[in-house]
Amino acid sequence: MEDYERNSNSPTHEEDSDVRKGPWTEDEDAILVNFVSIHGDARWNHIARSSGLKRTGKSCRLRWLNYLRPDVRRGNITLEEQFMILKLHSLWGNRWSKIAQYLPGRTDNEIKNYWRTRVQKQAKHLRCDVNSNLFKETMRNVWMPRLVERINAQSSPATCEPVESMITDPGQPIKGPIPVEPGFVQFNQQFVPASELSATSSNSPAETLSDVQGGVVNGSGSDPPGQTGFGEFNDWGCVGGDNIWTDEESFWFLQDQFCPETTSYSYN
DNA sequence: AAAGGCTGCAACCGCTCCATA
DNA sequence: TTATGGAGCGGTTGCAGCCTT
Repeated sequence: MEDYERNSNSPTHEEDSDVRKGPWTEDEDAILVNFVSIHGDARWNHIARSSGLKRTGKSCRLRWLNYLRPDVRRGNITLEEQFMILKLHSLWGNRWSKIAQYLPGRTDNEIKNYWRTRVQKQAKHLRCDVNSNLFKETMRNVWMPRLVERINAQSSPATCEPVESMITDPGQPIKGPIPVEPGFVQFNQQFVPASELSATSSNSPAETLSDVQGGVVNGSGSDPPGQTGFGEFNDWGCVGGDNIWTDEESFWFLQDQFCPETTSYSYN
């Protein structure tokens, strides 16, 4: 793709081109923040021209929305936010901006990055496509219940409500019912397309799924090889907002659940 | 300690949608 | 109705910092 300007802080390079690219400097940030505070965050091409920044309007807008905006929330993705991302993505797919509306302070870019770096990594470990039915079912029936369990486990009664009641008006803190779009129905506390639900009624997949879900949620499933007390996790990736499970945990557990014939244990 | 690999994030690009003239 | 410009979106990539060997 494009090559960022070398030594982008260098005045010489700034003079080489009318448009600056690459990382923003503190001075540029200050100019943009100051200009937007006075003139508002609209007409980005005008802002880009009038502010004296040698940036495109698009670049200014992106910098403002993803970084400089006062209500932007930085830091690790919480368990609740992970849950919401999985849930809303199951409803809407890669509609990052729409998903972001239900995660106050989070940007579409941040959510997109989270999905690509964390969730897609899990799919890669499973050697399946992130859009495959297998992966979607894994999310719905394994990871999300697991997240709910962990959210409820970490919550004190005084400070937390049941995760099922989370969310949401766009721009508001997580609260209220999950929005349900036409064509979706609630199934096992998850919203799934009605067509998908009916499709699962044949060939007894529900039995498999309930086995998986019951195994995780109810703690009656088998531990990964070499692991005892699979339901107990260290804090790696817990509140810090990394993976739902560690890579190894998810890989071996799901491999065992869905592809037992291909599992060859070397877990140690 | 050094080198190479990996990961996460910031930022860009191309495309589409929408409003306006 | 069409042309144009701005805004927004999703996909992609470069790079800094961390990790592993």
